[in-house]
Amino acid sequence: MDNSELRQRIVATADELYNSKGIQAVGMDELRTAAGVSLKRLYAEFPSKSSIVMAVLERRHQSWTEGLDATVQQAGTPQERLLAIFDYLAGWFCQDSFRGCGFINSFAELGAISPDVAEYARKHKESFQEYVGQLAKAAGAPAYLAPQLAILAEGAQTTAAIAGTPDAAGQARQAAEVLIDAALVTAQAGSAGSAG
Amino acid sequence: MDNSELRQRIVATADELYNSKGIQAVGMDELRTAAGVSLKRLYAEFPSKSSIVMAVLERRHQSWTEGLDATVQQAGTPQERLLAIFDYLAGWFCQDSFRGCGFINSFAELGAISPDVAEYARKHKESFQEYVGQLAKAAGAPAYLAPQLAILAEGAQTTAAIAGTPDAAGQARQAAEVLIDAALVTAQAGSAGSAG
DNA sequence: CATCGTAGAGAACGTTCGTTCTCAATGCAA
DNA sequence: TTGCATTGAGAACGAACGTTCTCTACGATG
Repeated sequence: MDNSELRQRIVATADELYNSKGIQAVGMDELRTAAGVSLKRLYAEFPSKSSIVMAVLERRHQSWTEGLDATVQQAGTPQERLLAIFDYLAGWFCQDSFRGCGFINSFAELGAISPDVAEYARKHKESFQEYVGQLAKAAGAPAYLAPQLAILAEGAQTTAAIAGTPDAAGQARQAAEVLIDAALVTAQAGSAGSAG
Repeated sequence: MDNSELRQRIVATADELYNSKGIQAVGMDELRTAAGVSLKRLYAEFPSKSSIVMAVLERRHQSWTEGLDATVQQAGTPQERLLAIFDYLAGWFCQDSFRGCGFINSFAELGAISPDVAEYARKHKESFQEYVGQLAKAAGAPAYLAPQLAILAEGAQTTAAIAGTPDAAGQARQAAEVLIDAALVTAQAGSAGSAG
């Protein structure tokens, strides 16, 4: 087996296990068994558990970014693209494996004792905020809209996870519609006012 | 020392430690030392660590509920009361000890392996949603407003925790203003339409 | 066939955890 | 003082963790 393929299998298995049970609740032995790898090869690929955790976070970031962008790209207008964020969340929340945002969870679990995990979670959320900022800019919205929508998305994730229902995605989407409309009306009124 | 006073000191110390380092990262010995209690008395008061965790969650729920309500009561109009939620968050986020919502964190850390923790986190969030629902009803807002504001509050908490800045409270407050105004306008238009 | 390097299975190591037990010290009643 | 119950300090226990080591089996090469 190729080393790269082996690494991928380990990280994918770790991702699943960490997501469903929490990082600290999954030992190296359980991961070894689930991935079907000997401890020797596991430690040949990764020097420590924390390096596996970081690899899982990278995988999550890539998976989230690609999945979100794929959904957004399918939307037509800039406004619909902003709302597509919440359609992506809705699909995610309905998956059986959904147990909250992996970055929020890992930050809650390890952020206080692992600066690497805390920093990666921060960067992931920052990159999401920037992404929303680009979509909002393309829609001609003022700068304050993006953080508002990002907060809605974060809140929908934790609400859906803890409540155990996917309702929050739709509720956040409706709130986003109101916020987007209000922001665009303000922007148009502003430009119209300066033009007239 | 009174037993009840001893219990309070243990739970208060555990709350601090669990908040700053995470629950699983704090052992019984560290808690024992910090609280200045012998292991014997500690286990005389609480049968297990998980019972201490549940006591901490109860304490957090009470503290949060009382603090929020105190801030809300200071506001004048029903609309201002709804916005006071975010003023309470703003004050909380600025505290040095703030490290995110304790229920989100405990859910992320233990929810998957402890049904009690998951259930308590769910009930806490549910009670918050009901509280917001009462405030929204008093303001004459339609029923869909409360979940929207609750999602904003949740998102502000995680965003502030991970980003490490209190900005999210103000951003969520401004979004809440827009949502409240829109909801009240709709409600008034609806009642005006039916009346005229 | 003999030999050597490699890989898998899992035993073993040191540490840490939650929990229990030991033991000496203390306070109090008679 | 004597005896007894209670307490505090921390040693001790079994389990589980992350990590390393041992040993056996196997396959390639001379």
